[in-house]
Amino acid sequence: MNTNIMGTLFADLDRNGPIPLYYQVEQRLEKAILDGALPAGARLENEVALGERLNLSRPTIRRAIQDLVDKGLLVRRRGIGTQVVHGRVTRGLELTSLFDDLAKGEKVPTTVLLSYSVDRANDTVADRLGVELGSPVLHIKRLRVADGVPVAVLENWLPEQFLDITEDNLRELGLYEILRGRGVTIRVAKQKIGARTSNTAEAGLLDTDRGTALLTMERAAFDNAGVGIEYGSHFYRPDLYSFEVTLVEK
Amino acid sequence: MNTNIMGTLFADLDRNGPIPLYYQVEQRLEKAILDGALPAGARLENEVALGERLNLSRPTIRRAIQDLVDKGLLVRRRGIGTQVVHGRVTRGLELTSLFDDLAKGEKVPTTVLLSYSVDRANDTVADRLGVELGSPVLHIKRLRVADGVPVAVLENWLPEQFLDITEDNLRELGLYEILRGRGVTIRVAKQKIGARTSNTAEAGLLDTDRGTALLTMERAAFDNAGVGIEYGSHFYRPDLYSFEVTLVEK
DNA sequence: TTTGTCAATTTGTTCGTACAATGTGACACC
DNA sequence: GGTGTCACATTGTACGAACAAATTGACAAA
Repeated sequence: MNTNIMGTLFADLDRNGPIPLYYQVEQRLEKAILDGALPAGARLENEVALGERLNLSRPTIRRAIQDLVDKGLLVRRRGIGTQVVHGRVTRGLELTSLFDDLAKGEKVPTTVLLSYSVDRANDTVADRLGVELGSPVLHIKRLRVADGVPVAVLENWLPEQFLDITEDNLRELGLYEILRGRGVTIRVAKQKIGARTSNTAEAGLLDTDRGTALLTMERAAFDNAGVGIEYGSHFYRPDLYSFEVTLVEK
Repeated sequence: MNTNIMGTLFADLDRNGPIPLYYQVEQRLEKAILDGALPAGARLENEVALGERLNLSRPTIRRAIQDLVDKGLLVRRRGIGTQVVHGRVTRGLELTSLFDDLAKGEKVPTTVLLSYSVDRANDTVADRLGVELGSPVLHIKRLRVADGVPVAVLENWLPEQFLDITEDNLRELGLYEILRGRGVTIRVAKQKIGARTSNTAEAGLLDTDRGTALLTMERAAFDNAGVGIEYGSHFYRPDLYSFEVTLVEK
């Protein structure tokens, strides 16, 4: 049944390169699921057999499968086996920014820089970023436009080490893209999603009427070492944007 | 430094009981972090030493630590060690319901059952739950009240196997509590969070004015086998409720 | 002073193995 | 026919071991 698929799927594993074996298996499996080669409900071979076929140990196979279970792509049951989840596979809310999201959706994102300054951290910013009260922080406010329509207003604060990000940078690239380009990897982010009613200024920016609903998001992001990277307070036009999350019970 | 804390922390591991050792370690660590016994930035002992002290193998220790890393409570770096994340530890959006959230927050949640009927699945419901179009589904609509104030309106559809859930059940308990009581475990849930403006009927239910902002959430939940358990379309008073999510990059 | 190298520390990856727990299905028994 | 039991398949937990890769700090060399 799946034997053919599986056989060709793992023809060439790079056993000497720097990419972990479990990760190579994981990515091939994920691709097969997303492409539909492994349709919803398909049963995978059992772990030991799979290991023998690929010449990998069971722990390695398990690691690959476990990661996909954590992502919500696979489901396993003791005594039964491992299956591809039923239900449409939508990629959940990941550590990306609105800029990335829009680019993926084949819209053309542009940015208007509304303000750019170096401020001193107030209570909220100092608390969220974990920096000293009054320390210098980069404070920016941007209007995000997709296909000519204003979608969101993004206000962000970044700690001292990012003061050299220029206005031109911000006009060209998304914030997260700039950070990635500097080798910064964000590891943990805490978001709070809510809603409120817009005032006149906010409605003006988004080209809507005062008093309409806004979708709001606050986020604090941290790197590997737990150091605060970015704090943002954003609001979105709810008819043009929403958040999708996939939750997996461990 | 931490030696004392760690020493007392793992005094009594149940090595014969049904609870996995890695899970016992994990829970004790999590509690220590949440209680503040292990403050933000604290360094844990290295994995081997910890293993020797607790008389556990390194894989077991690693599993416990890894789970907490996945939850966003710990951060590790090769060559450095493992630390408790900086920044306030807020429990993220988990697979719980509004009822649970309110109960945890020491509010008194009550429910008004607005409607209760067995319908035939329409396009949306059939698609989200993965059932046949026109098959019988339980359709309920509830008003959730906390401390006497209306917080949310919850509309849900459940597949055929749950038609025997009674109106009395729903008045007493949260939906997820009922499901747990029946041995149903939800494994994967897909949520979409947005906002919109309320109409007169909706505003009336939530005791606000027409035209104010609503926070909305749509959710489809699946069990271990990937079978659809529940589809819900909810809206919340945004001044009383918001969603918190902790994202962890893998 | 700066740079390069090396050792020590710590987590990351991978192997191998054993037994436990759970769900399925077949078979014997009443 | 119904029912309980047993073997089988499969994932879950736990152990032990070895080497790889990244970070830090000390020390030597330019």
